[in-house]
Parts: sequence; C-alpha cells; structure tokens
Amino acid sequence: MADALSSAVSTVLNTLYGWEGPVELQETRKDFEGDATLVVFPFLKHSRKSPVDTANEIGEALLASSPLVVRFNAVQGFLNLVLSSAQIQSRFDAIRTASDWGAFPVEAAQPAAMVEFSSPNTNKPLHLGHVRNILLGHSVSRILEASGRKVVQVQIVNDRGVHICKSMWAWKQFGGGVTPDSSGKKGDHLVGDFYVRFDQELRAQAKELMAQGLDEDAAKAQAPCMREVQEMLRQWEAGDAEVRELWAKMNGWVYDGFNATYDRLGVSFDRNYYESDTYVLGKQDIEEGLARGVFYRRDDGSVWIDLREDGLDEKLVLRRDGTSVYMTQDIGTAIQRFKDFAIDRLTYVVGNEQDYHFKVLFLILKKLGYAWADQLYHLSYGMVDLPSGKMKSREGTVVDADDLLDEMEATARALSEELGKTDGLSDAEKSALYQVLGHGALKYFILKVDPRKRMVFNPEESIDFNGHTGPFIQYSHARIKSILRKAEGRSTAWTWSEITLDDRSKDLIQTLDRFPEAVQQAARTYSPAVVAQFAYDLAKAFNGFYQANPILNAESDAVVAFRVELCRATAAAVKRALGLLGITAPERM
RNA sequence: GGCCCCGUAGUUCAACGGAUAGAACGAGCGUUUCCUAAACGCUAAAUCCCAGUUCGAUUCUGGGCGGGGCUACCA
Repeated sequence: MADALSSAVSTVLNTLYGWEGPVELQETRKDFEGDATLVVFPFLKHSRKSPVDTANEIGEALLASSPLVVRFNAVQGFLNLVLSSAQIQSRFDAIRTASDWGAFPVEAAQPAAMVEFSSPNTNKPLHLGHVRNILLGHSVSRILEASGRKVVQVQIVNDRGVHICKSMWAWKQFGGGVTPDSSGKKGDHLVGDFYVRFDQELRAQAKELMAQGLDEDAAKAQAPCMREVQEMLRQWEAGDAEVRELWAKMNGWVYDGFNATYDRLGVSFDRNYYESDTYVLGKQDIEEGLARGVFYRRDDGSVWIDLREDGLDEKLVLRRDGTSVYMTQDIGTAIQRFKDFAIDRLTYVVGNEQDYHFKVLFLILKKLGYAWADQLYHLSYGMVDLPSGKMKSREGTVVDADDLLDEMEATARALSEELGKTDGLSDAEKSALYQVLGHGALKYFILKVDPRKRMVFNPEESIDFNGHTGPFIQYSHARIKSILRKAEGRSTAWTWSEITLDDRSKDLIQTLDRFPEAVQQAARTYSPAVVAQFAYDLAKAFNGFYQANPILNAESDAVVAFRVELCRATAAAVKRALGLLGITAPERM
C-alpha cells in the first residue's frame, strides 16, 4: 500500500510546503478510522498553522489530488487517511497473483551471504544455548534467501585442544572400550559423560594436593590426570598415530550425535570447518601485516596490535613462541572463507559474551585492508537464562537439547490426545505431527524474542501451546487447510463487483500486504523476531476474519469463491512465514 | 577499577522520537444446534529513580540504583 500512497502524499507536501524530505506513513491505530496515518508535526513550521489545520489542509489536498484517498480525519497532529476500496482491491490482486508472496527472487549471479552458526565443541552434547544459536542461524539464512540472497551456511567445529583430550583420557581410563553401539547411547552424550568423568577425577586429585598445601590452581595444574592430558595434547600435535586414531574415533561419535540433533531441528550446513585444520591459518597473514606495520613485535617475540586509538586495547595475535591464539585463526579463517566461496558478506551467529572479540577481529581485518571487512557482522545474541540465572554444568542445570526436544514432543502428544484431534491418523502420522507441533512451539518460543536480548526459559513450566505461540499459528494454518479441502470442486469464479469488503477482510488483506516489508526488515536487522511477529499478526487477523465471516456458507457462490481465495493466499503466506522460522505448517492438527 | 549490554503489567515478550504503552500466559466474565474452542470477545493490571533535549521521550543525553557480560601468551 505504502508506495503509491506515500508518493501521492509526497507530491502534496512538496506542492504545499516545498517539502523534499522523506515521507513516513504509519498504520492507523485501531481506535481511529483510517488505514494510514501521517504525523504532521514536522510540517508545522512550513504551514504556519495549528496541527489540526495543517492536517486538514494536507487531507483536503490529498482528497483532491489522489483517487487512493476517499476520506480523512484529523486528530491533533495526526492525519488519518481512509483508502479507497479500489486500493485495497488492487493490493489483494497483487498478493493473490504473486507466485511467492513475501519472497524476493534470488539473484543467482550475485555473490552469496555466508552465515556461520552452531560451532560446537566436540566434548559435550548440545544444550539450550546452542539451540538458540542454531535456530537463529538457520532462520536468518532462510530470511536472507527470501530477501533475494544466495546463502552459504557454515559451522566451525572446535574439535581440538585440551578439552577434547580430557574426554579422550577419561574414556581410556574408565571407558572399558564402551562405544555408542555397545551402550546404546548417543555419541555426543557418551563423550560428554567422559568429559564430566574427567572433571570429577581432576577435582578428586586436586583435593588431595590441596590437602598437602597447594592452592587450587596449582593443584589442578599438577594433578597427574591433568599432566597426562597435557602430554596427550602434545602427542596429538606431534601427530602420534594412536592418539590421533582415538581422537578421530571419538569425534566421529560426536558428529553422529550432532547430526542426529541437527536432523531433528531441520538444519544442515553447506560446509564444515574444523579447527584441527584452521588453527594453522592466520600466521602467514600476521607476518604480512607485521611487514606492513599493522602489527608490532615486542622484545620477547610476541606480536601485538595496538587498538588504543580506536578505543580498544592492545591485543596479542601471536604468542612469543610463535604459536597462534584464537584471534589468529579467526583472522586466517575469515580470509580463507572469502577465498573458498564467492561471498560478499559474512555473518557470525555467536553469543554476546564475545562482543569484544568480534569488534577486535573486524577492526584487524579492516586494518589489514580487506574491503569486505565492512560486510562482517556479529549477530550477537543474548544468553538463555534460567529463572535462577545462568545455566551451569557443574550444578547440573544445563538444559540438554535432545531432552528438551523429547519433552516438547511428549507435551504435544499429551495435549493433542487430550483434545482428541488425532483420531484417524496412523501412528507414524501422529508421531510426525507431535514432532512438528512440539518443535514449532520451541522454535517459536525462542525466535519470537529479539535475538539481541537475553531471554528466560523456565524448565519447570512447559512451553505454551496457546496464545502467542507456534502452535497457535500452526493451528490457524491447519484450520484454513481444512476449509480448502472442503472447498474443492466448488466454483472459483468471482469479481470485485460482487464483493463487499468488511473490516475483518480488509484487515486480513492489509496484514498480508505487509509480508514483503517484514521480510526485508527482518533481513536488514537479522531478526527472525520480525517474521515471528508478522506470522502471529497474520494468524490473528485470519482468526478475526474467520470468526466474523462464514466462508463455505457465505451468501453467494461468488463470495464463497472470494473468501476461499483469501484463505488460500493466507495459508500460503502463513506457511512461508513459518518456513522462514524453520517451522512446519501442518495440514491438520 | 575500565569497557559493553540490559531494566516495561504478577510472569514471558512487543512498541523507525508520535496518539489513550501493545500481546500472550496467569486472574475474572462471556461465546459452540454453524466451516477445527490449540479459537473469538470483554474486565483488571506496567515504562527502576532524578534531571536535560524536544511540539512530543519506554526510545536520545547526563547522573544515580539494580542485573548480566567482557577485561588470559584459554578456546
């Protein structure tokens, strides 16, 4: 609606006041009559009139010059415009004839946008924090695609280091050869158990040393198990065959486990990067930057960058022994990715505790002279907290991803069976449906929140299936599909001359009309919450329409046909919007 | 200590500097001989405090108070 109308308003303002600036219209509040509202305060100094007089002046001019506007009212400094039904009609014509309303065609020749997300460690299973990360990364990828971008999804797997050796050591020590197959345990959970087992052993050993007078840090460093783990890491770096073999075997178990969880969540990656490969990257880039004076070497041989003029600190990029730190390989990996793929931007979905790290990383890459450094973006999402605060593995309050998905499915099952809505479905269909509903509830619960804000998850209370939730939107879709099934075989012929638009129908059309704009705003701000809100508004608008208007029992065949078509367009938009959130829209529920 | 986020109904979340701060859950009341009541409608309920900028501030600025994070030659 906005385009034709705002250019009409723009013309009027230019004629009246010589206004050249942008014109922004907003939706009229429900309490007032109108479809669009212009705030006139900015024009008062040009009109030299009161707010109401100015609004009336603009309104009269619009009425005279544009067929889009049929009525207006001025409330204080607010000019409420009532659009002609022809305008609403033409909007619905555009919506119903579009092949993918809400999506923009992907420009195949353009460089892609890369999105990095998930990026787990291979020493413990995925938890609720990863779930937020994964859902955000996946949804942002879908939204970027809908906004017309090709997308490359990647993860970087933290598969090396002392923490990995800990679970390896504990498995050798206490595992007795157990495998995922022999234990029936998912590989990532099995390995995670040994990581916990190591920690117990370490604490026991450290306790003894502390009894002999060592402080806690020293005791942990000198504990025999820790020394053996350090030795194992050295062997790994030296390429020791036995250590490497165990490492590959246990990581394989973890990947099988992760992939099972990724499959459940419906996500996948175009490319996996492994730190065991990438940790060598970056050193060369540091040397080159050193030669060009971006970095400097201290007397002890360590290499630094001085970012104090940019309001940051001095930051180490190479240790004095020449080995790399996290920053080093992140520099190298970013450069590598722009070589590996035809991309022109890279988004990192990483928690906000790493805000400083990414500020520094992006600044270094800019100082190294990479033009694409301005197209790096850290989607810095907030932590998922429990009502008691942060999840802590030591206190056993970490919410496991697989357990959570199981619970969501179980809740969906219990609720559906209580409502008696699954009679006539096969067991396989039921399970599939409970998965769709349970995951829909979880995904929506997480994605409806602004990614940047921390959010609270209460494990004591199950996630809702009523109200502002995924299942509410899924239910609206299922209900529409039920109507569409019943409408099969009926006449689809109607013309606008046979239709009178009531407020609910108008509202539904105007909500549908917002879809493309919502997609673009979500893509621009990397915020699935925008799409989530739109999907809810759309479902809400449909339910209002449905409540007020008989569809299959409408007064004439033409009205039935029109309303069925409105239903069809709505169902398609709901399904697509949910799809952008990674949520499936069921045919019935 | 320094730097960075955040503070909205009982609770979980909304609100490009715009109207009477929206939803949902929970609480109370109502709607089904009719297309799925996981729905629809009604009632009660909130901007941490103090200044400033502005025609207008939840939003911007400064100062408090409260919560979280970062501040490793860890990853």
